[in-house]
Amino acid sequence: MAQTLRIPRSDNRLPLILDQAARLFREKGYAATSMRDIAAAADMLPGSLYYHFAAKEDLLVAVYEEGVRLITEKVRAAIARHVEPWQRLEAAAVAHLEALLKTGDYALVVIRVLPQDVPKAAARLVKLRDGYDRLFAELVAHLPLPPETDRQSFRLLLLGALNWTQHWFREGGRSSPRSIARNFLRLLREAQKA
Amino acid sequence: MAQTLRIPRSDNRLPLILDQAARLFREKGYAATSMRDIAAAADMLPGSLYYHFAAKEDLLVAVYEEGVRLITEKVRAAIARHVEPWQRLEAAAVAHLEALLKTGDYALVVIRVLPQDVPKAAARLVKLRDGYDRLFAELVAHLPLPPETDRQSFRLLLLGALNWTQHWFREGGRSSPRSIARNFLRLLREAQKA
DNA sequence: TTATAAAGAAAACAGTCGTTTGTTTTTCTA
DNA sequence: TAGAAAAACAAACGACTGTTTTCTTTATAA
Repeated sequence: MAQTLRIPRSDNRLPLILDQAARLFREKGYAATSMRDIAAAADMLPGSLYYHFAAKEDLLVAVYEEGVRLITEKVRAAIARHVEPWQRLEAAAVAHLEALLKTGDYALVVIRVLPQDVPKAAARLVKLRDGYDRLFAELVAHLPLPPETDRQSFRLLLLGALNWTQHWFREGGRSSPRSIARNFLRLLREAQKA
Repeated sequence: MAQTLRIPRSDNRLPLILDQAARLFREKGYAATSMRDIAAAADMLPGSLYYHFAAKEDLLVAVYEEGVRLITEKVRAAIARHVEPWQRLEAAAVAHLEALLKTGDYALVVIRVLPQDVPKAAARLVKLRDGYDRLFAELVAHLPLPPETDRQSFRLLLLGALNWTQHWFREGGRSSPRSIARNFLRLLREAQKA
């Protein structure tokens, strides 16, 4: 019965490993996080991690994939609720920022850890990012903007500002991820009304 | 003659050490760059670095200080040439981006290496950054904006977008740092005319 | 209840890390 | 040109790195 093989156990600690890896990669970055750090956080021995992942970089890729999946899911769900292009973009911006700043660690790893930080997995990480980028490019493409507007600059301006919030946003501060995203979009939208 | 003490030699290799450290910190980040990497790049033995710096973190701080000094200098010189607030801000944005993307490694280290990456020196790094941030805050404060505009959001939006360019800008591509900065400012300025 | 495979423990591997210590070379000054 | 200080060499320190190997426990399907 070949189908009985590879059936995971219910007390599998893989989810815990991923959670702790995500937290540590987000807090300290890729290079500064050791396999021993992750193992200790998951209450395991370092070598045991290698039952689940062949190498440190594969563990990061797994976290990265989950992060991209999470952001994409939230953003898709948010834009599906609107039809007007500006409202769709605003919904996407809010969802993007809430995914980064509220959802937890997985999403933040995606914008904190750079592909160049993990040379052996750089290609895989870039591919994952690009898929997500196309989502925003499409939203911007549908905006009713003056014909001379540079839509690529528009997209890079917005996404850059959103992603940079990770460096100054403080939980419990005056402004929420939602209000930040809305403020940014208002500043950009006013300019295009003339 | 106490004044004859502490006179540096003319063939001092300290500048070379700093140059190579800046390059490596920019390329690989703080944690992934070893003292041996830096020593090898400067054609020295690892231990020799400790004649100039007591610890790895002090070497980073030295690079960081030079980076902040460089950006501040360029931006100050650029805004001094204008009096109109929007022109001053545009000049600052262009100078900021050119310092990051053209000047070389020192400036990029300042926005690539996060204070949290160097726990023991985090406080010093934050202090250096804050001094620079005030410069932009002042420029934004003098803009003739509608009274309801959130100037803090405006500043964070612009600076975030500018700093994020490090992740997608490619030397020799179609757009220059100057044109990128101008595009961003145009997108922001149009919105405030209504 | 028992065979089986999944999951992890235990211990070690070779290599690298930041750093220290003692010594030597090099440059400048008196 | 002799002495002193600056700068770098040479070699090692203990701790930590990612990873491998062997062995043991444990849940689950038959």
